[in-house]
Amino acid sequence: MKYLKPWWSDGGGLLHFTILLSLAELRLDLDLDLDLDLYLLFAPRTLLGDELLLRNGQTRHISALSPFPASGGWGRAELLHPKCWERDPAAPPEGRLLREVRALGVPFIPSTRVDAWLVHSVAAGDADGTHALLGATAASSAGGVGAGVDGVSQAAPGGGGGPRAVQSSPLAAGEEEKAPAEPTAQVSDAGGHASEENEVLKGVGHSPQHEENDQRSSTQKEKSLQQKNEDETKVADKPAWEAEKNTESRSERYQNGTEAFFSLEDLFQLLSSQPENLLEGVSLGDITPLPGSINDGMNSPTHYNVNFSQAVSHDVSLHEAMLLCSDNTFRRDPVARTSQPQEQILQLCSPTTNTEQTFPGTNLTGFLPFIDNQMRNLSQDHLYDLDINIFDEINLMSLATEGFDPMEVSWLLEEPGYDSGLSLDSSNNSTSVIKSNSSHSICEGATGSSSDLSHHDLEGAVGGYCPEPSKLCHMNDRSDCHFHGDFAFQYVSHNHTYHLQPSALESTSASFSWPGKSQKISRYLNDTDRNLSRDERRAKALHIPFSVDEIIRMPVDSFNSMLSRHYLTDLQLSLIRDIRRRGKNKVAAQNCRKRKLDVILNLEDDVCSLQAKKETLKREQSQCHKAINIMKQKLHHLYRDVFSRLRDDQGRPISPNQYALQCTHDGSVLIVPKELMIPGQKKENQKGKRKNERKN
DNA sequence: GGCGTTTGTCATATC
DNA sequence: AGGATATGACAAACG
Repeated sequence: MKYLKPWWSDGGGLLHFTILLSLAELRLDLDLDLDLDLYLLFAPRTLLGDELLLRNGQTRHISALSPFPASGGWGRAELLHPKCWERDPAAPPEGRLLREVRALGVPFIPSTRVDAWLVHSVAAGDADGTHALLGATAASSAGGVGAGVDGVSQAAPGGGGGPRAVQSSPLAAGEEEKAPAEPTAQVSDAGGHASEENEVLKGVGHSPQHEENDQRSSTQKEKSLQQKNEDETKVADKPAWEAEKNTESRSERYQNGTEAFFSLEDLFQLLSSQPENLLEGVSLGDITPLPGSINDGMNSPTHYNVNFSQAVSHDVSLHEAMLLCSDNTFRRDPVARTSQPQEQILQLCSPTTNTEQTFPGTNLTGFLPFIDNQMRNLSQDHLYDLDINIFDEINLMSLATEGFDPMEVSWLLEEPGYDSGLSLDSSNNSTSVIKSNSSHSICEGATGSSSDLSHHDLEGAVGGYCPEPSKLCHMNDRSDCHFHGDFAFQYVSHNHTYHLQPSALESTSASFSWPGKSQKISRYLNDTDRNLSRDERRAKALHIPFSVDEIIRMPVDSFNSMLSRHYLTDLQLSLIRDIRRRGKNKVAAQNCRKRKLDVILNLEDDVCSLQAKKETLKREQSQCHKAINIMKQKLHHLYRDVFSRLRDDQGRPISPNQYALQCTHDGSVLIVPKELMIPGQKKENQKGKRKNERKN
């Protein structure tokens, strides 16, 4: 996240960032709300106070914008919203948004972003605006984008009939190295210029023959573009502010006509020039998916330096990615979801024959093979960067959907003692949730049709609750398991929260081959899983996007805000709360026992000390008694001595039996006859007398 | 296999 | 009143 994190710190941003990082995550499916959030994140500040009409008929008041400095400068989100504006009867046909964007002189955005966005667009491609937008994007890709920026920029201002950007695009010359392709797919062109259409089709269609030409020409261009790509790559690695500077400078260069590469502005030019043509009448079905027929300008790594490895190697938390994507997945309208063309999924799931490394293509729908190729070309070393938890999840879910023995599959969730749902009465909840969220549920995936499964897989795979690519493999083409591995590359280099031991990687990697059933089962009993606590395994199984430690140790406020910030299913929420409750209670129990032990130890210490004190006091008492006795003895002797020296008036000795010594208050001593003594004094004298006698 | 200890968990009390 | 924490009780794991 070196590059984007400062700006993409919120959920929507991270989602898109996830997209950026995961060009291969075709399953990403942006939600309008997220789109809107993203739009708001980067919206021009001049839009403050405006009302944005959403596809669901609701309106969103733009009351606050992101502090993002380059307001309007990253108009990727704006790309999505012309559709919204277009539907706003109160909005100008062209949409103020576009005008705003143009007025701001939209700077370039890194190609990776555009690519990612396009990838998203294709993957999303719902029956509504996104789909239409996809068409627009495809048209852009085919003509303006695929042909080059210059052509786009020239065509846009004129605003003719049809994608003029495509028509006049010199880009074709600049980018034809990858563009040449069979016109197998056509974008509706209101202009209807045949020659221009051919130009367009060059960008749209793609054939193996042309791919060879593409490769040859692209290799020539690659060198010249390499430097530019490196620059762009550096941009992606630089801090945000530096990247922004870089971007702006590129924008200037572009405006000066010294740079000929695709930018967001190209798309905008196309969109603004012929929004009706671009946004309407073009559906996914209109564009024949051709292997490698992705728009050159958009996804070709040689042209726009969309280094796939780098694109997915940002240090982004997989949890974030999963979670955010999950958010998106669950926010989507199930109806729209189910209405998505299944062709996309089939394209995704079908084996790709194009293995060339240049990933040529001009059709957006061709990005699938592109990604497939990219993934295939990734070094096997990347396997060791894969998050094995993902594969564990994949395998688990795959097993679950394959109809394996529930005892083998569900041990994670139903292992003895797993009462997460029980304690909070979430077990039923979970089930209901799963059933209700049919679009994303694993359960439904297990019972639904293969196409549905594919669909769901495609959409939900990114989310924390999504089925896994392996399921795609099993459901649609079991023999095409290489796709499983390829797809798994989406997680390459994602910084996963769950850190696993190298030994686990081996077992995970081994899961690619899907060995025998017994091995699968034993896989779940590997050391890695054994080392995980139950809650950790459960969290992993449910794609909880937080670590157990986080869940437990996070302060209450942070925990609640975290839950509110992320869209989680009831099952996930229940598990998270259970994990937190158990974790807290576990710690509390430990502390309690520690305290109890401390109390016991303290009590033992107290007993010991008290016993010692008692002995000491006893000794002291004994010593005191001895001292007292000695004093009494001495007093007695003194008494006797005093009396022995006393004489009466006739000189006769005074008998102590008849007289006693009595001290007065003034300190004088009197010899008092015992008969005259106060009763109390008399008794005391008698007692002392007896004691002395006894001792004597 | 019995026994004691440790630990996790739940139910309940307490704060 | 409701949530967090503390604690008794129980069971499982382990030596």
